Parts: sequence; structure tokens; C-alpha cells
Amino acid sequence: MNDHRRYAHAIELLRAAKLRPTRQRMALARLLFASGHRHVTAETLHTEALEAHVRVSLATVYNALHRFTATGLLREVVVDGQRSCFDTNTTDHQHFFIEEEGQLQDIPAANVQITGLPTPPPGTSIRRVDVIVRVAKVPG
Amino acid sequence: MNDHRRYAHAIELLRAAKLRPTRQRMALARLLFASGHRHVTAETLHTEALEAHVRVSLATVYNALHRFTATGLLREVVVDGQRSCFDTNTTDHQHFFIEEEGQLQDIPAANVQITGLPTPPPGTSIRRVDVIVRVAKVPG
DNA sequence: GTGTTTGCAAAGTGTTTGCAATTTA
DNA sequence: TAAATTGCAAACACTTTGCAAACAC
Repeated sequence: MNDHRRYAHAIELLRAAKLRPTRQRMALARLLFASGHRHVTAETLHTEALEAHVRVSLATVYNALHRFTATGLLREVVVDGQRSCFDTNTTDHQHFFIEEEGQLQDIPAANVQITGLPTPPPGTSIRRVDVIVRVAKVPG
Repeated sequence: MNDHRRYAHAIELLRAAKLRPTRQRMALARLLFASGHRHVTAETLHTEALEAHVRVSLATVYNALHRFTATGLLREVVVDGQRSCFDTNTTDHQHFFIEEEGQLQDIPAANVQITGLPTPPPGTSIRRVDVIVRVAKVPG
């Protein structure tokens, strides 16, 4: 994706989400949605922005990640209690989590079938089923 | 379970885990493993201990929870980025998570079948598959 | 006695917040 | 110009750590 397309794509996403296309949000959206799907934390995205010479505060990165999540541009993935992880793939899918690296990898939902779930507790309904396949590196 | 059995059970668990049965660990083990399975956070267990007139510091509760987890007496469940949750049920099973309450509920593994998982990333092997069924309260 | 565990208070980590200054529509 | 957004620094919630005193074996 070239610069112009990236820009057009970013502004379109922000418009659709009814978020003002500020310089900071545009830059973050371009980093996030340039190509392919990504998993980021506030810290990694902030670092990436600074490396791309985008002046943006960490607080604004947090703010943007939450707004993007609230408007469906991102999805939050809970894998460890330490840091929040955000995924640009908002479609139904699951994750591998490589413990040593703290790295996520998507598993297409099409592959995975979950059967035999009991009915949810009385007075509740299922909002989402999260599957985290925790993997560890093996010698060799 | 009566007091004597609770005591015997706790000391047996600690011995098996090769942890010294200190007053604090004994008290926490009795609270945790008295009957049925439980989900606790450091905070809830600490509060419970104080209510039972057991003098124990929060730091020691954290310490105990981690030692218990490392020795297989407990299992950690990652459901939200805020706090660590520990489960006395260390057998293979899954969870309902009631979002409004932050409450966990076990799903027996026997029920649940997961099929179609792709092979794990090269050089890794599956350590565990965590399923969190996130449910929300519905009106009525 | 020797090594382990505890408790405290301090430090640490990741995240949120209050608010004045800036930017967007 | 009215409303939204930013950046900073302070506050926050949860967790870990350093270390002297207490404890278990």
C-alpha cells in the first residue's frame, strides 16, 4: 500500500468511526492498518510512532486504542495480566500465544469448532468465546 | 469438612508441594481448599483471611498464591488485564466469565470439544488451550 | 544454627485522569 | 467559536522487591 492509499484508508476508517481525523489518530491508523493484521500494545505502538517521527504522547496512544476499540476498528485480546493487547483483526478468530515471546498469532475461526458448551449461567447470554492456545518453544 | 480435616488436608497439600506449613500458608490453604472449587484474587483472599482473623500481609498472600501455582496447587486464569485470578480447580476445564461481575464459573472440560486447531507455529508445542466464554447479563 | 518465610514500606509497571492549551469542524 | 482532542504530570491500581525480624526444621 503506498502513502496515498494509506492516507485515504486511514481517513476513511476514522470517518466511518466518527472520530476526528487528528494528526495523531491518522498517524496511528496508518501504522495499524497499513497492511495485513497486527497485534500491538500501547507501548509498542507508541515506540513505533516515535520511530516514524510522529510526535504523539503515550496517553494519546492509549486514548486512540480505546476509541478504536470502542468503535470496532480494533479488538482487545486478553492474554496476560501485564499489558493490554490490541488486534486489528476484528473478525471472529482465535489466537496462538507464544509464551516466551509474548507474541500473538491469529488462528482463522473457520478452522476451529467448539462444541458441547453448556448453556450460560441463568440471566446471561454469550457475548464472545475466546480461545487462547498457549504454546511454548520446544528444543530442536 | 470439619476443622480437623481441614487442617489435615492443608498440611498434606503443603507437604506434597514441599512448602513449609507456616501459619499463614496453612490458613490460606484452609480457606482455599476447604470444600469445592474456588476462584480468588490476592485481594479477595486477603480480605477473607482478615475477616477470619488471620493476620497475614497482602505481600504474603501474593507470595503464597504464586508458590501454590508454581507447585500445581492452583492455576492462574487470565480473564482481564486488571487483576490476577487463581483457581483451585487445576484439572482441565474452561470458564464462563460474567463481565459485569468479574465472576468466573467453571465449565467441565468433559463437555467441551475443540476441533480443527491448526498445527502450532514451527518450533512450538501446545501447552494449554484456554477457553473463556464471555457472557453478559441480559434484561429479564 | 541454617535456611526459609514474613511483613513492611518503598519501588515498579502499566494505565487513567485532570486540566490548560491546542486543534478541528 | 464551540466542542473535541492533546500532552503533561500527577494519580492510580495492582504487583513485586529489599531487607531485617521471625520462624521452621
